[in-house]
Amino acid sequence: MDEQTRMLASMGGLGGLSQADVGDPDSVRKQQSLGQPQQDIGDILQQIMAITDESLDEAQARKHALNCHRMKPALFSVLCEIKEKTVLSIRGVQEEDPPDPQIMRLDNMLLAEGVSGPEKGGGSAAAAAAAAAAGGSPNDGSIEHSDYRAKLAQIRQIYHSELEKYEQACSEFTNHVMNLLREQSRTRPISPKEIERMVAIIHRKFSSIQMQLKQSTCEAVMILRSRFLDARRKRRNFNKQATEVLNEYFYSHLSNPYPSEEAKEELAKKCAITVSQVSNWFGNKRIRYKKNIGKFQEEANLYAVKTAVDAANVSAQASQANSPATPNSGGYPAPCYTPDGRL
DNA sequence: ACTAATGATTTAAC
DNA sequence: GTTAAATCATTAGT
Repeated sequence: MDEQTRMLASMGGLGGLSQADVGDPDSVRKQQSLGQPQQDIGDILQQIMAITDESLDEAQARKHALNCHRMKPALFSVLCEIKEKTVLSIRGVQEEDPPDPQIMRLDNMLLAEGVSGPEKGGGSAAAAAAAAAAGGSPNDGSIEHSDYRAKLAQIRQIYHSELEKYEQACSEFTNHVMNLLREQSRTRPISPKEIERMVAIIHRKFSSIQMQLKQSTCEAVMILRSRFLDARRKRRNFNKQATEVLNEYFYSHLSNPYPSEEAKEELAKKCAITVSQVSNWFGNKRIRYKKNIGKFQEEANLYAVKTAVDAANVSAQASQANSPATPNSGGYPAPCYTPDGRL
C-alpha cells in the first residue's frame, strides 16, 4: 500500500494530479471536467486505491480488468520510469559486485586442499592402496595418510552436499521471488530491470551464506591437517640401523658434530630419512649430549668401539683379502675415548 | 599409569 | 639460511 501511495504521488507530479487530489473525495468529479485520458487515469487510480478493501475474488477480477485496460502498458512504463528515477537512483548506484577477495581466498584454499575442484576420489583410493601394497616398511605412514584422505573426503562430501543444498535453495527462492514479482508487476510498477536487481541482491545474500560454509569447511580442513599432518603427532622412531648410522657419525665427529650438507644427504640416504630429519636428529643429539655428557658416556664408548672394529675389519679385509681367517669381532681393547667437550 | 626416550616444532640469536 | 634451547607429542619400557 505504501508503494502504491508513493507511486500515485509520483504520478501526480507528471499527470497534473497532486496527492491532495487523490485523497480528495471530489477529485473524481474534478477530473470529469478534464479530458478523456485524465478521466481514465483517475478511474484507474480510484480502482487501485479501492482494491485492498475488496474480497479476493473481486480484487482478482478487478486486477484482470485493470490489466486489460488499454492504458495499462503506458501507465506501467511511466510508473516504472518514475520509480526508477526516484527510488532506485538513491541507492541503486553502488551495484556491480566486485569479486570478493575473501571468498576468492577461501576458494583458493579449498581448491588447494582438494575439497573443491575436480573429483579425484578413485585416484586417491588407488594411490593409497598402491602405497600400502608397495610399502615395505610397516611404519611408512600410508595408513595415516589414507585415514587423512578418508576424513578429507568426508569433509569434501559434506561440503558439496551443503553447497548443493544452498544452490538449490537459492535458485528455488530466486524463482519464487521472480514469479512473485512478475505476478505483482501486473499491478505494481516493477520493471524487468528491477527484478534483475532483486535477483542480484538475493544472490549476494546467498553467497554470503556460501562464504560461511566455505569458511567453516576451511576450518575443518585446518583442524584435520593439524591433527594428521603435524609430524609430531605421527612420530615414529627411526629404525635401529638408521640410529646406528647416525650415532656412528656423531661419535666419530664428536669434536665437530656438524655434518655438511653433502654429509647430511649421504646420511639421509643411508638411513632412508630426509635431510631435515638428519638435521633434526643432530640438533637434538648435540643439545642432549651437551646437557648430560655423563649419560651418553656409555653410548659414546660403544660407538667408539664399533667404529674401531669396523675400521679394523676394513683394513683387515683390504690387507688380507684372500685370507680364510674370519675377522673376529672381539678381543679389541676398548679405546679410551675422551670427549673433548668443545661444544 | 608413570616415566624416560625421542623425533619434530618453535623461538630467538647469529 | 643454520643453530641452540625450550617445548610439544608420541613411543616404549617399567
